[in-house]
Amino acid sequence: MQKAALPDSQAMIRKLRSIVDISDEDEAAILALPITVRQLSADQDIVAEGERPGSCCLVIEGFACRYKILPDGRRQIMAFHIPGDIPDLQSLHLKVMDHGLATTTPCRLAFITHHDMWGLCERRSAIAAAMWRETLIDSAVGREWMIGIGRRSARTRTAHLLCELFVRLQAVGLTRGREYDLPLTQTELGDALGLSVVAVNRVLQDLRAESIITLKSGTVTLLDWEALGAAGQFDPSYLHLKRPPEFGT
Amino acid sequence: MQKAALPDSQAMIRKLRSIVDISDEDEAAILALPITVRQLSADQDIVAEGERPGSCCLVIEGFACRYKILPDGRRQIMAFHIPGDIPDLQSLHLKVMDHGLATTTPCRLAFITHHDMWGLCERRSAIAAAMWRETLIDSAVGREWMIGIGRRSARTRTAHLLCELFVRLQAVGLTRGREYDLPLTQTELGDALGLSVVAVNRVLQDLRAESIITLKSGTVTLLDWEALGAAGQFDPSYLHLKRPPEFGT
DNA sequence: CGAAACTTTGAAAAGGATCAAACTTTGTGG
DNA sequence: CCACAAAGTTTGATCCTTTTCAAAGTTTCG
Repeated sequence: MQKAALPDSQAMIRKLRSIVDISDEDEAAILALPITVRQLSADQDIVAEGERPGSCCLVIEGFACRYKILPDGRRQIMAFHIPGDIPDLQSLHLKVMDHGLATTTPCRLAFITHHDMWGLCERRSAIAAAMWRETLIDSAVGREWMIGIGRRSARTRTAHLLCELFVRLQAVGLTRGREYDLPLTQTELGDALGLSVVAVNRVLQDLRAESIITLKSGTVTLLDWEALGAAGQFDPSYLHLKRPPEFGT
Repeated sequence: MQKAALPDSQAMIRKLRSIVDISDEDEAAILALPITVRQLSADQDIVAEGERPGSCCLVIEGFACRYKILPDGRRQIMAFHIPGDIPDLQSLHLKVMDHGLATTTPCRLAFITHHDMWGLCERRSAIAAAMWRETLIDSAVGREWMIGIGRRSARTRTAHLLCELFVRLQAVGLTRGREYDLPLTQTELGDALGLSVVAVNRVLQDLRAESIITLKSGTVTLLDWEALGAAGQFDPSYLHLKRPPEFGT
């Protein structure tokens, strides 16, 4: 157990600031939380379905995902989590995990015990509200994915996801201009989009051929934001950000 | 504005009790809430996408749904809400609705202002926790739908939904043995399942032909719970009920 | 009783899934 | 730093579940 190194809890603060106003006292209370930092390699379970975790985990660095395995072995990824997210905040209220949480890339994670989390929420109701709000935004993102999977074409869904990740990463300062790291294989994208690898691959080919994006060795560049947004029917309001996303020229 | 008639707020209490323990003081606090009861006919918007509601609504009687309309006019239903549910509890934290809420059948709804809701949550932290928990279960249900839409066949999804509704309705006492009212058209089921009406119709035909269910004039009977659960790969744990569902013989 | 809303059926088309195999990139150990 | 194996991407061809379109039955309800 160690005290938060500044750059570590900083991630959570930056994230919370992107969705809600945080006072200095609240910030101090967060920084004072005892956390345990753990480094995991890629494709490790953070919490498995059926477990009863005793702490919540904050993603400091890396990508994680929420998933469920079907009886036939196929997988559905239900969310991607980026630095600043607390993917299992829900375990504070729902004791048994109804899905798994895993790293997608090597990750640095900060664990905060439920006990400390409860204490923080009681002492600082603004933080409790912010966290509740965070879980609600998480659902909103899930609903948007549901619409995509249920009603949008392979192309539209894929474009939508690329837009969403750009905006979310930008909100926590992880984009470079119109470019960002997308450390996901096409199989993982497919599992998230409800598509086969082949389908994902073909859509990406098309988007590249139309000079809408560039994607190689894990880096995406949005060459034509307008076109990508249109292709993905993307409207960021469901992300409930405090300030609208920006797209430099 | 009127005081809660007993049978009205009772719905919320029964629902909360099904997912969490409620003390007598908590119950009294809920019953003391000022509510406005409104009766809506079928297919009316309760709140539209883009609105900023000033109150939350509790479903007392009838079915409601959460939906979004796509640019091409198609609709995706993202949740069904039954008596006891508070479908827009999230508006307490997310000011602008990112989706619409509509009645599916005639509904009797109780509106509680955000102001009163906040007051209740502040005075009674157990209720605040129960409500947060309720929104989390709502997300869990959404995730399960996502899995269905993304990875399960038309047949499996449909069967899953029939199981889910049975269990949820049973938890609030709205089933009669292995039978319940399903006041939804096949088009609505399709919009929820991400299927065309035709596909829904064919699945229902099959389930009937195999004597797994009976469905006519809005009443479903689960003739063979085992078979339906298997067909739908149904495991109720994601509903996080306090007590497991029961299936009489 | 009749119109409107639903359900049902048939036939054809399409979007993706699946299968298989070649090609590239990445990361590791020698 | 190279060589290789493993992982990931790409391409082609075929199959299949669902969608779409169309039209005929049925209910429901005013």
